[in-house]
Amino acid sequence: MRIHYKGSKKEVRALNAYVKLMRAAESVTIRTYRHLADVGLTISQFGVLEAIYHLGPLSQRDIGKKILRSSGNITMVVDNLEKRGLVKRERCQEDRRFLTAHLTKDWHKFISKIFPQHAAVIVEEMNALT
Amino acid sequence: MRIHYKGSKKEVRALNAYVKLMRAAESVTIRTYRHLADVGLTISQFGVLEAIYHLGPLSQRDIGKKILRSSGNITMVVDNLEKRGLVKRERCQEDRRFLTAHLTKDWHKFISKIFPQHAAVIVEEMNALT
DNA sequence: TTATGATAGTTTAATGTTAAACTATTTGAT
DNA sequence: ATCAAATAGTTTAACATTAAACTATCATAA
Repeated sequence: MRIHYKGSKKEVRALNAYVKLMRAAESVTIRTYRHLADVGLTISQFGVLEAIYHLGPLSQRDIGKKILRSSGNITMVVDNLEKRGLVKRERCQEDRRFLTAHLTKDWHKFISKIFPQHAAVIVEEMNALT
Repeated sequence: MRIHYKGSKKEVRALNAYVKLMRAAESVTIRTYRHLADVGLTISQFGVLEAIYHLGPLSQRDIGKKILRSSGNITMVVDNLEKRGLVKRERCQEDRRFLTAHLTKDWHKFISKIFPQHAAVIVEEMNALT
């Protein structure tokens, strides 16, 4: 998005940097999104899976902090993952306010194949940028 | 989002750059979103307004190209802007497939005040990044 | 112990987002 | 002139996203 702002050189530079930053991020996002869509995942779903794959079972609160989303949003995304059987929720016994989400065994293997592919797509995209 | 990918130095560098790029973009997006929310606009709505403010009446197709969104999405965003009276649609007479969206007079002045503020928020954010 | 406040998660309303199927219109080939 | 393909926009289904209001649980201070 262009801004057409008349300001000092410093401001113009900041706005140009902004446009480039956003365009680069958007371009990379769109392509990684396409790859994930091919394997039936959204970016948010992948983010949740990535977190609990590498860090083990996490509370929804911690997942939200990890992928920078609201608690209501995490509820929705984990709901959808649970519906499809990729993830299971368990009430934490020490503090019953928490729900911990963990990968189901059947999907763990599948996910472990997706990650390197995803990384490869990103590497390719980043190299294309420079 | 971390990737935890074991690869060559070049790959690791690309993935680190990716993480930084996405985090920077996300951080800036969240703050500009907050500023726009204060004036009752979403980022997409602002994108549409920005386009037709600077370029004059545009077809939805051209708006979509400008802000990199699908045609169905533009229909929705322009719908919401039209409901609130910020924008009007007109059927193009030369080619009746097209709809051109233009800013209503009442809102033109308001929008012209928002833009510099928005630019200022972005400049501030970009400076904070460096 | 009990009341108050903090925290985790859910729900709701509004908006955004896409792909895919659809309608309306135009263009172009035969 | 007619019919097929292309194009602009809409609709639908599914998912994402937030803020705000809500429930349930826990901690703590009086």
